[in-house]
Amino acid sequence: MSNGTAPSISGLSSSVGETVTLKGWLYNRRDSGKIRFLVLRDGSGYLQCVVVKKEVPEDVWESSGLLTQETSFEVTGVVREAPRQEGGVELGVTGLTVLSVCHDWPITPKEHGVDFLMSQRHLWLRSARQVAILKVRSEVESAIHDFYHSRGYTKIDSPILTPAACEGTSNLFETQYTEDEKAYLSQSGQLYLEPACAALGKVYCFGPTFRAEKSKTRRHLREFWMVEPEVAFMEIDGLLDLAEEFIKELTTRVLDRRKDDLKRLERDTTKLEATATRPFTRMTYREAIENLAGKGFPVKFGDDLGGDEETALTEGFDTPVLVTRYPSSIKAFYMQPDPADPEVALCVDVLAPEGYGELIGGSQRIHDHDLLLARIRQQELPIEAFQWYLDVRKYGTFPHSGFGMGLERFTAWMCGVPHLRECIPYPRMLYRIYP
RNA sequence: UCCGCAGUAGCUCAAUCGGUAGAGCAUUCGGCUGUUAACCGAAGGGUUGUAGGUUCGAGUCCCUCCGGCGGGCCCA
Repeated sequence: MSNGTAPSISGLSSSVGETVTLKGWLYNRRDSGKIRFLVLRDGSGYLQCVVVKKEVPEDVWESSGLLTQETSFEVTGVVREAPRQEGGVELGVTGLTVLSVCHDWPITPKEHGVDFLMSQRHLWLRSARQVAILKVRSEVESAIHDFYHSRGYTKIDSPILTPAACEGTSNLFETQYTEDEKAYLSQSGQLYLEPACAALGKVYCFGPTFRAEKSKTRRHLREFWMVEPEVAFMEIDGLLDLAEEFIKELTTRVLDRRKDDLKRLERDTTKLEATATRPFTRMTYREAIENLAGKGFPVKFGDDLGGDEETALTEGFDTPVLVTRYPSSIKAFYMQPDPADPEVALCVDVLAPEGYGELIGGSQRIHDHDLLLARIRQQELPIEAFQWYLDVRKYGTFPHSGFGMGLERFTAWMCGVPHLRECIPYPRMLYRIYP
């Protein structure tokens, strides 16, 4: 190739007629006596390489017979059109060198159980489905950065090691910081983002988040990646617009650039197209519990919404649903009460369609110093630990809002994958931290 | 921690009423010049998770422990 880098399968459609040399691994092989079809995998794509006995030297033919699944090899050949192939090209092989024969590859082209695949996660990553998911994930990450940078946000890296108890230590991972001081792994960057938005106006953080909860469901990981914007002077309505615009843009980007991966995942993209183009449904918590009552879910004011309720709420909608103004009693202490309805908080949960559940949770933050102090006392949180957080309200306070979105939940929804564990390279789950 | 499900060949599963543990994939060997999870033939591969019990006889019934899966709680 003219750019001086090694050629890759993904760029081959423009090289028809040229002779190229590629390196990769054998994904699959089909033999038919004097002709062999080798499927080469190089991370960028898949390429059928055709070896015909009469057309190659004896040693090339013999080498091609040694290839087992995942054997690494180098192949040279002429790129030619092959309409039936993915990518529209195949390789007429003229030379082949085995780099390392793979013995006893454990993952066959047939089905496998979850337990087995999870214990082989480092190898499972090589399968076509996992590659497609990880490409979508990476696209989403890149789209997140682009979304905020193009709007003048500054990325703030919030700390991963945090001092004592912010919202209670029961769901925090504890680690020894010094001989006589403990530290905890961060479960949210939000508290650190709030002072930063007073410095920079519009900020966001994006990093790993740790939750030591004993959740054992398809929607939970103990280590996951969360993106959190925080905006000075933004109030609840601006936050709702931001959340909607954000999800729309990420969805559009994935549909636009990861079409092939979604196809491989057999994702029905018509549902995502609605998200990209149509306005999202918005409803208050009070409206939501009425809606649920009509569907046979007796939820009374003050009850939180479980997974079944969330799924029922989004039924009939192709786009995410924004549920706002939950009772303050079931939400975090820092959420601003609604002046028009003081029992509820100015908050939002964004529920994805198709049963994917909560993508985003966010709120307008309490900006009044004394009200926040009262809430901290009411929840019996250690005031000393929150002095710096209260300082945001002490020195030139201002309304501000933000939300958090789980990268894996968003990716799972885009890919139509039922379980979060496939949406992060090395999932950390309850009772499973290998490999 | 609670509720539910299942531990049989390297992997995915089957085994009727309690009566000689089988198949596909993978591996090895053989066949096939356009295959698409290719196909056809053959071979090797088993302490049925673990400890105990019932029985003439247990993969199957009872029970101990272990690890797994799904859900609840919690949240993104």
